[in-house]
Amino acid sequence: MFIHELAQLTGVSAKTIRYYESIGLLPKPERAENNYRQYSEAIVERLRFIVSARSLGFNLSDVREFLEARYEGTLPCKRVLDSFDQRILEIDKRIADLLVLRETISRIRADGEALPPDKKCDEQCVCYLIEHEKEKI
Amino acid sequence: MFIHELAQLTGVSAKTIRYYESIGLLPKPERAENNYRQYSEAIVERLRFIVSARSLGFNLSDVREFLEARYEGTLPCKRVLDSFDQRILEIDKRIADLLVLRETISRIRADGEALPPDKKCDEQCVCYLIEHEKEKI
DNA sequence: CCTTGACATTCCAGTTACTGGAAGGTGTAA
DNA sequence: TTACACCTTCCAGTAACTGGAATGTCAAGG
Repeated sequence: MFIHELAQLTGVSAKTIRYYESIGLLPKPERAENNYRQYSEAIVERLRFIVSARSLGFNLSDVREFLEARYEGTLPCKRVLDSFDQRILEIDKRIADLLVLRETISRIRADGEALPPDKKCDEQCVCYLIEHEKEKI
Repeated sequence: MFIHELAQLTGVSAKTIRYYESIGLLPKPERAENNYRQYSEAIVERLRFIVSARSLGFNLSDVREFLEARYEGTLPCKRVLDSFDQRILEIDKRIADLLVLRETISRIRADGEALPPDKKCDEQCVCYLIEHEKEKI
């Protein structure tokens, strides 16, 4: 199959497929006589795995490790499970940070809302609230 | 004051200060006879504003706009408030996505935990769970 | 036969917000 | 004098692509 078809099957752009090949995440495929890339069905599975792992928030370096575990059998799944634990911790941290951020922004926004709407930037301005944010925490 | 002192006062590295100058977020400072950058007190406020806005999750392009509003008085604070609304929407979206992600990873992790610990990658493996994730949703 | 359009190829550059490092200059203290 | 901590500029790298240029290939339509 052509790169275009592989792209459609997996939802990954042809550009990105070439990029994955260039960094060694995908093997160099056979070439047709006209030098077009020719993919076998097997690559679909590998690429879908990459897509899924990416959608779970793993970066390409993690994905690379998973692929090695998977196709070379060099790493046990335990390693993958550990990555999951790591990811969950990161996610919890990220969510906590975002909630704090949301709270802060909401508060500044509310404070700013209360100001005269056509105010230019001085001590009574939203910009001031942003800058002196730190002192309130 | 020297770049080093400005860095300490604001918590921004000298490298980053030069970077901000290079992209026009900070004005080119005076130079001492030895060509060292010489900053006045005024720059501290501007740089702190940048730090605060960055810590609220705004990117440098947003910050640039805020700075224009602030120092050139060309944009009313309303614009800034609108950015805040936008940010809150983004944050809510991001949190929702992260919660879904957390749920998914937890589930796969639990499923994977139940597998024999020394399993290599085949249909009974975590990698399989990752790949067939999509089908379960 | 020619052209148009949609594919394909490679390679270079840009994105964001810095960071690291090289190669060299300056200032102070022992 | 020499060590050390500053400073300078410039180049390159990060992550994960994406855009675009210049060029090649193939099938269909006029």
